[in-house]
Amino acid sequence: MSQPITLKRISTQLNLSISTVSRALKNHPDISEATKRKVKELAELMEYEPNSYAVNLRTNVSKVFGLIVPVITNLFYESFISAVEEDARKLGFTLMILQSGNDSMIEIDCLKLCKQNRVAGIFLCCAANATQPEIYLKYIESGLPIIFFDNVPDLDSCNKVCPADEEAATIAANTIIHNNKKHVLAIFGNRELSITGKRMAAFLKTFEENAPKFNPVVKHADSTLKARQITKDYFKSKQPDHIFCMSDEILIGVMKATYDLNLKIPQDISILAISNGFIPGLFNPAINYVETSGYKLGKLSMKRMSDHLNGQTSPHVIIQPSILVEGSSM
Amino acid sequence: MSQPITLKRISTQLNLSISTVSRALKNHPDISEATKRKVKELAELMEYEPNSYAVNLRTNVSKVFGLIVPVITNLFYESFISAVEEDARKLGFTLMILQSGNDSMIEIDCLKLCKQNRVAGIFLCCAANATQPEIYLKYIESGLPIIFFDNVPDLDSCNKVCPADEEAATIAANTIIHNNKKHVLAIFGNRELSITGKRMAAFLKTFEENAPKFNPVVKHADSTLKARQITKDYFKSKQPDHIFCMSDEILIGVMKATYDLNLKIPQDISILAISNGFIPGLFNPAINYVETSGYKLGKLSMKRMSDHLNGQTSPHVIIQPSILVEGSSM
DNA sequence: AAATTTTTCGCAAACCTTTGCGGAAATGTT
DNA sequence: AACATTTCCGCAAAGGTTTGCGAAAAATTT
Repeated sequence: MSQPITLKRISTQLNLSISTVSRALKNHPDISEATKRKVKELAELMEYEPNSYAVNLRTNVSKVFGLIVPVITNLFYESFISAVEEDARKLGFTLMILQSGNDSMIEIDCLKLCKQNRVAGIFLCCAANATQPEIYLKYIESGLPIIFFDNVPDLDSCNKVCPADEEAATIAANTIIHNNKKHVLAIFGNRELSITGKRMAAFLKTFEENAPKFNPVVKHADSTLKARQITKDYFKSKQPDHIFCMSDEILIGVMKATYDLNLKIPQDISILAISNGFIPGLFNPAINYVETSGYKLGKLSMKRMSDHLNGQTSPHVIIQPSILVEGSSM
Repeated sequence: MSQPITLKRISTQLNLSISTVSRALKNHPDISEATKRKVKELAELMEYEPNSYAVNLRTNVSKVFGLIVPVITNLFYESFISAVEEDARKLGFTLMILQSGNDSMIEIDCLKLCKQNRVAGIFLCCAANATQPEIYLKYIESGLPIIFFDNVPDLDSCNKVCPADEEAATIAANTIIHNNKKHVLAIFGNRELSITGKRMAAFLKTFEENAPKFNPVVKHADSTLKARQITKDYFKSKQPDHIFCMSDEILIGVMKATYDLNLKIPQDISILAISNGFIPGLFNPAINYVETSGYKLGKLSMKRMSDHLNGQTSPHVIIQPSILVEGSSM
């Protein structure tokens, strides 16, 4: 294990001062072209890599973003992360990824870890049982930018990047209405999630306004298993003609229930979901869905972050529009 | 944006020296209980967080692991990452996640980023078109431990944690043989991947040894789309009674082909895959698969990493055994 | 040739923490 | 009371980098 390559090693080897070497490597105008060349050549040869800890300590600017999601094993978050990572690396940034497990206590630990590591900014999708959102303010006020995404806190004056939850739910509801599905079982996720609230409100409002007599039946499921069970139970006494699924998780549970119940899609039951897009395509027939793309959301979030870092610090709320993707399930 | 909380701020406030405060916070025996209490109380109150950059610079030990995968949007890697993150956080470590996009050039960039950030160790799943594995040796020799996982380089004397690729393929082959499937279409992944080679060799060897007359037909697909097309093309002239899928990616393509061809499973065609476990359960009937768990592999890899960091530096090759999970597709 | 400007580089402090060593104060021993 | 021991704490250096400032050397102008 050889000695680490530092500016000092290069400088002594060339009979220069450390500061000259440092400046030469950054193309500082004070340094002559000749020495710049010499320094850069040797640095290249010795495979010099600046010690980021020293750099950060000195300059107090970090090249790391924190990214906190409830869980990583989720197609939506995955694609979000994927998008952010792509762009971050292009900017010379690197990602510190943490999962809160949907536990606000762990989420706080994650935030601490981010602060401790002096990250340049945080991408945060809040845990479901999020506590007082005031905690976030402390970080923001201390100068640590947070871009909230997907499940965002109920705070004004902060940066949020969200799928168009209301729009998606409205599109879904209108699609169902236009298809004249009168007996709808609508399964939403965890009630504590801000997304659930937003989507449900818009969904029901659309029905009230455009089809007041349809009266969709609302259920909540916070897991695939739960969604499967709810669906099966519901069919014991009722015969809905449509099931709406708020998420991939729920869609999967519902699909398994249709297997159990031996239902033909769309003859026996039609189905519509809100999804990132991967899962609906796995089924036969492919499921119709309103797209909320994690990838696009990631790109938008990263854009917002870099804008913020470039001085546009006033809070923005960005909405990623939704589109309807046709399968053959309706 | 207030002043950052440093040891100095605490020390001046308490009329102590910086070193005393530092030691008090770490329970150094030289410090009296009384002052320890005072210091800790104030530190708590002021929400002191040690500057990890300064700590690292001074101690030269990092609390960050690098983790490089081809892509993050892959159920196997996801669950791997999830497992590693869980355990890493428990050890006070944090994860720097990078994706190489299966491009060895980007992979080198990622490695550089890791080195630059002075990570404590790297978890690396090599890109498909991996170049000379000697590059890795340079890092290892410089004292940066690398735990290779899943797609590992052809190097002796390095730490590898792999699914039991041969075993999984052997189990798969034997299962197919025992079910007396004589006309097998076996679709494998990218030929350049070490996994592909290993799985294919073991698969074919098992057939040769246990059923020399079966002669499975081997195809390669490096995408879902390709697998779908290959399957459909094959059915134009042949009528296999079984399809073996080396990966989730391929399984999905094959399933879509069965939709296109309107094949009943298992009556018209039986199917067996090697998988992480999530995807096979989405279909109806559920697909039989040989499990190679990313989650378990992650746990093993993390274990290996911490053992290594604790001094067990001799190279290990760890194999994660495979098990057969029954669905209803055979 | 002297004076001025420009080019090129080095000194030293700063970022925050850790830690070996030494010293003062308190306590214990003859 | 003189000494030895223990307890408690501070000094200062080190880790690698950046950067303001000053100074020597070179180039240019008088």
